[in-house]
Order: sequence, then structure tokens, then C-alpha cells
Amino acid sequence: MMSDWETFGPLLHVTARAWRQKLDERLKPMGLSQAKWRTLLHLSLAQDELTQAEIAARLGVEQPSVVTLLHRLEKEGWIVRRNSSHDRRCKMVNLGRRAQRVIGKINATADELRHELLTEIPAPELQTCIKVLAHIRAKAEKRDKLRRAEMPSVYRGDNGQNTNGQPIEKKKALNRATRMSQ
Amino acid sequence: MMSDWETFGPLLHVTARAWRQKLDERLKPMGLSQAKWRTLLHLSLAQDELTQAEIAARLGVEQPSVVTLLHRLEKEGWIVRRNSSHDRRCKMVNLGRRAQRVIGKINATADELRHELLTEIPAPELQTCIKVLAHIRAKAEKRDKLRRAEMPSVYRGDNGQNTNGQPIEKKKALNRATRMSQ
DNA sequence: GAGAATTGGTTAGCATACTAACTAATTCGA
DNA sequence: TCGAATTAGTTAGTATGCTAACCAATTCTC
Repeated sequence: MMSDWETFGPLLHVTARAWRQKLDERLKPMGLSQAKWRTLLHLSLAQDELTQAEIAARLGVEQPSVVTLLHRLEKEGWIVRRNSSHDRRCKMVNLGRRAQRVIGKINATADELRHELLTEIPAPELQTCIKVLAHIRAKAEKRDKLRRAEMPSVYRGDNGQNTNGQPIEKKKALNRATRMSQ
Repeated sequence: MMSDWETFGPLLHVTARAWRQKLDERLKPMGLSQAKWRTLLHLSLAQDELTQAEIAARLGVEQPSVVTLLHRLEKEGWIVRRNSSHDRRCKMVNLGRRAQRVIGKINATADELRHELLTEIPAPELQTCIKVLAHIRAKAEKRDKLRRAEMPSVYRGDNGQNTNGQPIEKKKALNRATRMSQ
């Protein structure tokens, strides 16, 4: 019986991975990898064009990672990039024709999988699970204040990042992104 | 309030990631990345030398990934590889001196983090959460029987892999690995 | 309004994963 | 027992992420 609390960490990992891989598997026939379909999904949900920085925040990855990801997506005809007329630093990213044709299927597939995986679970148990996960997440995302206080910030060498190694400004956008079904 | 069931997928992902990153962050001062400390941890738990294939199975990654990982670990003095005397195909992997000095600290750090993250959660709620996660995991790891039945195996092109894209024989070792605190 | 700080995007270099294709050694089966 | 199948390890090529360092454009501050 899988009920030893010592196994919680690994269980969390394999469950998250199994979910992700199952969705990947179903989207693969459309020619999409995880990084790609997540990007398209966020662009679709935004209802509007996004900058690369906004995409990075919503995906929870760094900007340089987005650069190469968008290069590949553009090369394959999934997205279109154009220069912003308001801010000459920005590039606005739009869904290309190819993506518009399959975006509905991506969303439907994600919804269907979620339904399949959760449907047999009693609502109260799901609520409890959500509560526990949210609690763990909050604890894990909190920086280790005491440890860091031992060392002056000058010697930390963390370049203004929080303890997750992510830029601090990303937090809000990440929370927004969490509200989608992925 | 984070209680909409539509957010479950993303919540699962960010929670698992936050946990992993927090542990990474605490182990970083010892010069270890996630892939590296997980490898050392498994070698330590095995109480015995392992082959590269066994390590791959326990980490849940493919053999080619292990090759380069072990190259880096060996170059940095964490492990030692030697040819097996029983099976000339195999290389036996042992912890090096450097690793033996810090392996206790790795385990202690993982245990301490788990305690920190879970300590405030009432036992029954944790049990429910474990039950729900195990259920989701089982569902997600099950192959899509109906879908696959539509197509003869000859055309599937999955090279004897299950729907997670992992070699089937790996399952048992992965389950074993799941029992550790990571 | 000019210099400082910030922000958006990029490149370079590395880490970590994958699949495909290969060699060498072992094991299995007729 | 010998050829086929399997297993262990590797290399090659690719995808996806990271940090560091940089430029250009914008915004903030004095």
C-alpha cells in the first residue's frame, strides 16, 4: 500500500510527470511537443498577441529559452512574430494559421484528459488534495529566510532571484498561468 | 481561492517543481545539480555497486542520458567506474571518496525538507492526498487501450514502449525507486 | 532633460533529457 | 551447439532548459 509519508516527494513527481506525458502522448500526432503546445495554448488563452517576455512568464521559463522555442515554432509555421509599433524593444507573437486550425483540439484534449483522470475521485477528497498541494507549494516557494539572513546579500550572488532561481517579477504571471488547464 | 478543479493539472506541476527546486537550491552549495544528487542518492541507497542500466531504471531516464551524466560525475570525482568481472558488457558504478563524504548530508537535507513541507498538514489530509495522487498516477500511466486497439501494433512505431514512452521493463525498478525520499 | 536603472530580446556556452543507430557480450531456443 | 534475440554501453544529433553577458529601447530620478 502506497501510504508511507516518506514516499510523498517521489509520488508527487511521478504523478505530475505521468500526467504531463499522457497529454504529450495524445498531442504528439498533431506534431507538437510539450513546450510547443503549452506555448500555443497560452497564446490562445491570451486572446491577444503577447510579447516574448509575457510568454516566458506564463510558461515559467526564462527568456532565452523562449527565444529558441519561438524560433522553432516560427520555422514550423505555428506562430508569427512582428515588431511592436508602441515599444520598439518588443516583438509581438501571434498564432499562425496552422496553429489556429488545431488550437481547439489542443484545448479539448487537455480538458478530456483532466476529466478522465479526476472523474472517479470524490469531490471532497479532490478538495483536500488541492488544499494540501497548495500548502506544500506555498511552503516550497517561500525563500529560506533564516538561512539567507546568515549571509549578507552582497555575497549571495543570486542576481536578484528568489530561492527558486526564478526572477522575482515572474511570480504574478506564473500564478495567472496556473489558472489554466494546461 | 485555489480550489477550482480545472487548476489541478497546473497545481500538480508547480508543486512538484517547487519541491524539486527547493531541494536543488539547498544542495547547490555542495556542488550538486538535481541529476547528480539523485544519482548519488540512488547509489547510496543501493548499498552496493550498480550497473549503468540499473541506474537509468532507478532514475527513470534512458541509458544514453546516464552515459553523459556519469561522465560528468566521474570527471568531478563523485563516482568511480570499473569493468565487471562477471559480465564484460557491464560497468559497475561506485561512489567515490568525495561522494561518501557528503552522502549523509544529501539524505539529511532531503529528509529535513520533506519534514518542513509536510509537518503542518494533518495526517488524514495527507493520507487522502496520497490516495488521490496514487489514483491519478495509476490512471495516467495506464495505456490508452481503446485508442491503440484502433491501430495494428505494426504501424504504431513505439519500439516496445508503453504510453509513457518508457521501456516496459523499467516499471519495476521505477517503482522501487519511488520508495525513496529523493 | 540627462544619466541611471530597468526591460525586451539576443547570443554563447553549458546541462540534461530524448531517439536512432551502432558495437560487443551474453543468453535463449530449436 | 549455433544462430537469433537480448542486453549493456556508446555515439550522434536534436530538443529543451539554464546562466552570463550583451545591445537597444524605454522609464525613472534627480
